Amino acid sequence: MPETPDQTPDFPTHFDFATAESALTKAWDENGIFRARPERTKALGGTRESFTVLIPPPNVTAVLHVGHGLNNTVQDVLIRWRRMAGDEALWLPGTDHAGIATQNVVEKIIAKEGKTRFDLGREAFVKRTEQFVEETGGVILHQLKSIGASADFSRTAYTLTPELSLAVREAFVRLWEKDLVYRGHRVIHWCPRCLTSLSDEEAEFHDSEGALHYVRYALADDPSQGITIATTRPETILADVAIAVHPDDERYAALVGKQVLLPLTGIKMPVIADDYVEKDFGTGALKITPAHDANDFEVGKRHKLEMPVVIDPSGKMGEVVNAAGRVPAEFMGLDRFDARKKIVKALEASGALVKIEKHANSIRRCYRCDTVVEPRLSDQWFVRMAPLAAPALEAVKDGTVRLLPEKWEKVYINWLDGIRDWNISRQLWWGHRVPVFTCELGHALAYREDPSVCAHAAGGSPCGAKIVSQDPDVLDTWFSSWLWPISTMGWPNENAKDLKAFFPSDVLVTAPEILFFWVARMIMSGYEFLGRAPFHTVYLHGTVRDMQHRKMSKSLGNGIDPLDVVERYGADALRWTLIQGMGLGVDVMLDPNDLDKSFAPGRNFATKLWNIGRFLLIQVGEEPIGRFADSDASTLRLEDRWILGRLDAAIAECDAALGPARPTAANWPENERQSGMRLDAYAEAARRFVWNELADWYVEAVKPRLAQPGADRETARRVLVHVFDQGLRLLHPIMPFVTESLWQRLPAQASGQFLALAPWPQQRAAGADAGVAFDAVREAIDAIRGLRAEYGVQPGSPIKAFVSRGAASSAEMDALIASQALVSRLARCELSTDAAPSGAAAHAVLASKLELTLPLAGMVDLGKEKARLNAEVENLSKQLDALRGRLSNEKFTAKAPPAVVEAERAKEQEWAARVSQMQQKISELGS
RNA sequence: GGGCGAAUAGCUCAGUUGGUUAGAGCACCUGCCUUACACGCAGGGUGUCGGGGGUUCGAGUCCCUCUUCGCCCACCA
Repeated sequence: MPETPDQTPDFPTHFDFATAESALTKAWDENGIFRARPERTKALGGTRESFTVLIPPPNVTAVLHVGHGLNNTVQDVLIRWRRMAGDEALWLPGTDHAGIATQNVVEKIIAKEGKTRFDLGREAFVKRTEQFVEETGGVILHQLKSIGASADFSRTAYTLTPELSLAVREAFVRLWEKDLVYRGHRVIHWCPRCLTSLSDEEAEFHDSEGALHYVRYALADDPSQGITIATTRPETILADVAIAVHPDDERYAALVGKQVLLPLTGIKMPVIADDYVEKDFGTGALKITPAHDANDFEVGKRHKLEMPVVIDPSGKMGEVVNAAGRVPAEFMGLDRFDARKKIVKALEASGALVKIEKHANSIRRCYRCDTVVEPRLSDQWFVRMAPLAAPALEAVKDGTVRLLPEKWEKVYINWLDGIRDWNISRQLWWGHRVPVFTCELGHALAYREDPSVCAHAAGGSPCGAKIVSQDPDVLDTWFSSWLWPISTMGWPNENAKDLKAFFPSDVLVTAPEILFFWVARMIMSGYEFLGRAPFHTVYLHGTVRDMQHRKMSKSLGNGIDPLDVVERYGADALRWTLIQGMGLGVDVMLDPNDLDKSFAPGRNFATKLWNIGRFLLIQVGEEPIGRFADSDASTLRLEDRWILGRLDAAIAECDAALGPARPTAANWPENERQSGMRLDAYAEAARRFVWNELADWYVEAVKPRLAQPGADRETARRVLVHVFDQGLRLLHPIMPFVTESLWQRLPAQASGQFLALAPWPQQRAAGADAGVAFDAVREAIDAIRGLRAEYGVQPGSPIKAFVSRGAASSAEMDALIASQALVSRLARCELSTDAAPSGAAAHAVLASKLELTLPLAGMVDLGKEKARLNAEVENLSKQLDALRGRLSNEKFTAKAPPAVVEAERAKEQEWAARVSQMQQKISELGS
């Protein structure tokens, strides 16, 4: 960095973000400006709309990664925007107890002590986990503060607090009472490592390269005959109870009803016919293993087959249930994958193995530990989803809830249409215990409070028998998450202030990965328990990826630590980079190996903004400044009116990009359904105003006025401070720290005021003078600069230009004349209204139809200039021909809208004029 | 297997109901320490809008088809 001789001591050239961030975080916190007050909402007699965002609760043991950074920055941008726009804004933070995940962490810790959870026992293990959460949990919420999150931390929620646990229990009992919870005996997904069942969503598909093993089963009464099946899981052969073929399959028709011998054990079993079998797959014959495959289970039920279990909960072979004599000693106790290898060998040795083929298939893995899930026959609690899904489906179809980007609506509808029941019980210890209690007589019921006697009412009078046990399972962690929008607001107390003031919430910001896990279920719970959707907009953002488009993850080592970025470049740089790079639902690409480059946009802009402020505040000085609103419009100069017009345009663009904060009707009207939430467009509109318009043009234009005391200086100061103030407001939701720091230094800023609470900018009334004639000045400067660069005119050397009005308006001509000094400074060009001298070395350019003629004798290569003009004439003539062809086409003039035809005609005039002008120049050059 | 989406500049993406010579940011190239900022200033577009066909006065935009890629779901033994 070059030396900067005139560093102002209290105004360095670079923003000291570290100091400012900690000071502002503290000041915002101490002044309670992120605290939402229910009594100020319309619902409770106040004047404000409520605007509520609920954090997707991170795992209580999580530490901040860049995905959280993105997710929470989006939420913060929205909440800061609405807070400034006058809503009573509530961003409700909190964490999730994360059943399996947290239990896994603690199990790992005690494993280092050589213990398992069973050594500790349930009570001690839960205590140990609570203690662990108390000591290390919630770190992520503190980390969120360092990226500027303006959440209301006084309301921090946690899914395992007594209040939220009450909601969980109430929800369970209500579903129980409506017979929407039931006990199911079926094959579910089982994680042999976590030792628990999983929901369909928690057992994730992964492609794998498997093998199809063709195994021959000999007929019992004639071993020379047999039937060959194909299986990917030869180890489950030990639990086979039948061979199934399709009823219409002629190849096997004669075998149906006969007995075959199970290889290795010689157990007899029947050949059955069932529609489920596909004739064309494999050999068309299928082994049936009801306890270890969900489909086989259904077949087994239909045919009333036995259901022997040969794999124990930890994935080891054994005669677990109904399986006496099924597992030969040599396989006993082997892990299922070791057993597979050995069994294949044994099959080969016995001659039963026909062949092995490669086979691509998908296997399910535990979403928490990646272990291959084992289908397992067991008893679990299920929620009937069809009745819950119906209103949630309707809500999206009728526009009560919109999903952005739109494509997810179709995915959502497709999933809900075929929804399956939800397994909510987990064989874990960490979580909400299933509130089902059983009495001595075996009556199992759900209770709101722990009972001492049975409430089962048989013939009118309660059973009254002693309660002997509570269901040992806990509930799926998502069973508390799905209540988040209502439980955090005080439900089941329907009179809770927060519930009245802030429910339903507004925008849910999350990743598409948990659309079914969480979002869809929240919509269901909203309808089920409060009769309405819990939010009207679901914003599904993209994923942060590396340069190879890989998701950032710990295991790949390609992650970016947001706190590292904050430390290096500041929170604003992090936030800006994420937001400006993020189209709606589009992934953000960052290079973890080059943070300098990745976060340059944010770092550069924060510094630029700081320097605009630095210059402006030093120039404007400390003296009091009049309110802009009190200004006399007649004192405004052209560039003042222009920048005010640009400000209006910027406000309009930002508002349009952000869109309506809420639907203007009960449902989203068609024209609003996909509007807004374009945060990158909003960022770009605000950036362009402050950088490319305010800094690049207005500040340059106003410099001389600031140096000369007088009324005009006051006007300039006033406008300058006003537009900068407004620009800071537009940028504050994305870059809260640098904007707040600068805003508080604005002259005559009352102390104790915060930009975070300053009103969102409003456009001036329609019809306000936008100073558009200034554009002619800018175009003239651009044109002259372009010419200078093109011909390599020495940067310092001044040139002269003769201006004539051409086809421009007199206002444009006046503007240019009045801005001579500016043109001279920025383009190093003296303007003259004298008639342009005719001569060879003159070059004409147009700016808003003003004609600028620059004599460039001695500065330009005439041959090059002539060639350039010729090329341009040729190009334009071609375009002109095409245009004339179109205009002479009767179909075009007849069918195209008149406005389009009119525009094309005007264009023709202009191009023709330009062509002839250039041709004249060419002939002059030639002479 | 079912559903959905994408293909536009070197990269990431805009491009509203078809209508100026297709845009932005980043990257890149050229020239500048013009005393707010070199994390800056000025200038520069580098494109058969994936291929082919069709509708239309007019197609990046609508239709068909092919190719490639991605996402969601699924009872792919």
